[in-house]
Amino acid sequence: MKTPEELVARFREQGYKVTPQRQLIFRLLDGNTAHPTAETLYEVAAKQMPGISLRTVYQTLSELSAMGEVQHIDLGSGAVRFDPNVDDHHHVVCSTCGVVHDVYVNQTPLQFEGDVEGFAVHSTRIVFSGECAHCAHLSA
Amino acid sequence: MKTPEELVARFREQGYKVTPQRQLIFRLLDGNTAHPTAETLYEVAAKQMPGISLRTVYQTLSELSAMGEVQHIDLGSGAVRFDPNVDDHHHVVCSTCGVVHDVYVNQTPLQFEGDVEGFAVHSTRIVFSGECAHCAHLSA
DNA sequence: TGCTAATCAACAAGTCGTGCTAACTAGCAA
DNA sequence: TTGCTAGTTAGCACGACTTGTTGATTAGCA
Ligand SMILES: [Mn+2]
Ligand SMILES: [Mn+2]
Ligand SMILES: [Zn+2]
Ligand SMILES: [Zn+2]
Repeated sequence: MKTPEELVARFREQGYKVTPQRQLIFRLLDGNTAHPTAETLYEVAAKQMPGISLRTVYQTLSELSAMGEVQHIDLGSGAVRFDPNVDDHHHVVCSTCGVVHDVYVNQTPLQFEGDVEGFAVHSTRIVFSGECAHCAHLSA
Repeated sequence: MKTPEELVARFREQGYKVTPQRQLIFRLLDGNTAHPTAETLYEVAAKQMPGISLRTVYQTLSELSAMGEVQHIDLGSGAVRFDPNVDDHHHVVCSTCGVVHDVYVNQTPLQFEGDVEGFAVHSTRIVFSGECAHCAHLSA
């Protein structure tokens, strides 16, 4: 994702108004590695800006997604998570606490076999599931 | 997944009754590589057994899932898909028509880098997205 | 300053899946 | 064959997540 300042410029270029709500969401996403849901982002936003609506958070996230500034990650466990990291990367998920971390995989274009003659792969998503160090400590 | 005959025995052992509805679902899943949703499975089932309820299809799929006879795959695009193939395998998905095929990946335990000290990986899911041969033909 | 986009509250709706009830059916064990 | 009980069904509701709508108010920006 671009910096909040760059996003402000980008939004103005596109004819979108630069509102305090949008700017707040830019800042909350900047460098955010928590892979938040719209709901959790809204909760954090509401502390700094009581009155902001969940609807607006969803709306702004959709705009950022359409601009390619955030990606949305569906781990199949409830709400979609948003990720300002749009590098080519993958994720590890703790089955116990749900924490999500970025991982970078070497040999990304893997070889595979199957009944997939002529299939053109455009993207690859890998999710590693397991137990994070923190949860391993607690259960030990 | 076990054969329908084996599932009949398995269900009886577990004290589950072997109903025509359950047997039909066993047969429809046997060798099924379509990765159907509960809804699509229901539609096929209803042709052979008008009156079967979607509720029962969901119920039986849950039972099979709990027994480890089918896995459910959430591709993040609508309903969960059910897979009688419980081998360690992955999937390719056509972004255009939504078809899902099995793929087998060598070097399954990939190396990765990231802020994941002490993370114990239990499973890895890979989804390749792109365009299938059929859709490539149509768009050419 | 004024046009218009954006926001808000409030409510609805759509999708996917599950829960519940009440009545009926039927599997299976004795 | 009988009888207990699990299973099925229709019908309705609900919960989570997300988007749509409407109508009033606010405020960005040319
Ligand atoms: Mn990420
Ligand atoms: Mn499969
Ligand atoms: Zn954890
Ligand atoms: Zn296709």
